[in-house]
Amino acid sequence: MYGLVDCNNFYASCERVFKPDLNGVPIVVLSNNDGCVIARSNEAKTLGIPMGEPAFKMKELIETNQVAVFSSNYALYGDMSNRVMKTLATFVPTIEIYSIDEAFLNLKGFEHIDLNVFGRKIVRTTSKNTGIPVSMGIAPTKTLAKVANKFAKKYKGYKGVCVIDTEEKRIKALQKFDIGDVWGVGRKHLKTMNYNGIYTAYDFTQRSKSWVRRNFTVVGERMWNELQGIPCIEMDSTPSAKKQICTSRSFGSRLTAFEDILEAVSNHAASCAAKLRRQKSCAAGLMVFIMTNPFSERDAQYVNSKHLSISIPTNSTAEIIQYAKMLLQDIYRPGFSYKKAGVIITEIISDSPLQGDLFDTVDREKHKKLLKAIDSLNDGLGSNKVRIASQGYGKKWKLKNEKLSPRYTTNLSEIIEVKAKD
DNA sequence: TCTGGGGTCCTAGGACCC
DNA sequence: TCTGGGGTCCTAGGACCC
Repeated sequence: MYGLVDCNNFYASCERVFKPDLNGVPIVVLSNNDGCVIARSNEAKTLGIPMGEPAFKMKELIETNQVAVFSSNYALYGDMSNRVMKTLATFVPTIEIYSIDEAFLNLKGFEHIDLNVFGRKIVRTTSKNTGIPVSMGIAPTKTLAKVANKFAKKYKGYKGVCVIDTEEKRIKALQKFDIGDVWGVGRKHLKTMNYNGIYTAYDFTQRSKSWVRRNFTVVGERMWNELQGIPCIEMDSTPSAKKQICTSRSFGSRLTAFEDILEAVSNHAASCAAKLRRQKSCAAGLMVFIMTNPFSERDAQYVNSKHLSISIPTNSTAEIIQYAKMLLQDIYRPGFSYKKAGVIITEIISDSPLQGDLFDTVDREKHKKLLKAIDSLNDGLGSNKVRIASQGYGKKWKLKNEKLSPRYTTNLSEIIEVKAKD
């Protein structure tokens, strides 16, 4: 059996932990740049605020309903996530951290105990230890555990835990479950399903395997099996190194000058390099892209990207910035009002052993020491305290985040400030 | 005025090999 | 008139996830 524990309204709940006066108050959390809604408390959902709604379209709704609005605070959410995961890990030998607010628990060997009771203990303890409310679904496959989790969240009677452990419960659950809510069914597949008369997860399981394979490839076939109770998706408890690393941001305001965009791209490149070093990898290829605002109807549109292969793979901030700059020079066109830029590391290899080059002119050992020093300084002082000159001061491209809460759990000065207020 | 960011997996088709 | 068979690797694009 598998368990899926999912935090309820995670980002909104994180904000609420440190502001208990917001209990019962609708909360929304906005995306980077205070763009659109990415998390809502139950109260905000009841108000009918949709996921992904642009903030500027909700101004009135927010004011009339006294909605508490937050900019996203990933330092806080990341730390709260760690606390939740650590608590979960005390209950079972293996967990798979699936996302910032979700984890699968391997319940193999727990079949002889009452899983409902066990699940409730996990839910209760996690909420008590972290302040974050969670729900749990338990079933013979991961996909069914996801289904069960949604039931646990939706109906209060379950007390946070729903178990699918008999054929009868499985069929009943699938009959009441929209096919579009199944893990692995997106917008496009939903359309095809509906077109073929499939509306519930149960309808889907009644189709033949070959029909599913033909229309939805192996991905659909796996899903079909999983819904029947045949596990196809195993636990993956050891996070593997990333195959692709990307840093991209919309600018706080529109940019036109090459120098301003270069500053943003340099910072994105530096961030990619730091991520590479953290996972002990090097880049063998990178890509830079820039784009104008696709929502604007009056501005001329321009989107471009360019890729480059690196002959001697590197994770040096200075080198990666140099490459990124070359690419940006290639794709930048004056006269456009740019909205967003990004750097993507596309070919990632391990940093040791590294294939050298006879004609290499860089003293890599010396470079390595420098990077190590920079990383340790920045770890202690905050990211980007020590940086390459081309990263600049970030005045123009920096994000908008006007409603940012303090980093209650990770920033010492803010912790002291909060304590003093208390 | 104003619309996020970061990933994975799969398939088809082209280029190439013997 | 008629022109093989079997394979790999790479890339772009599409679908999905949170």
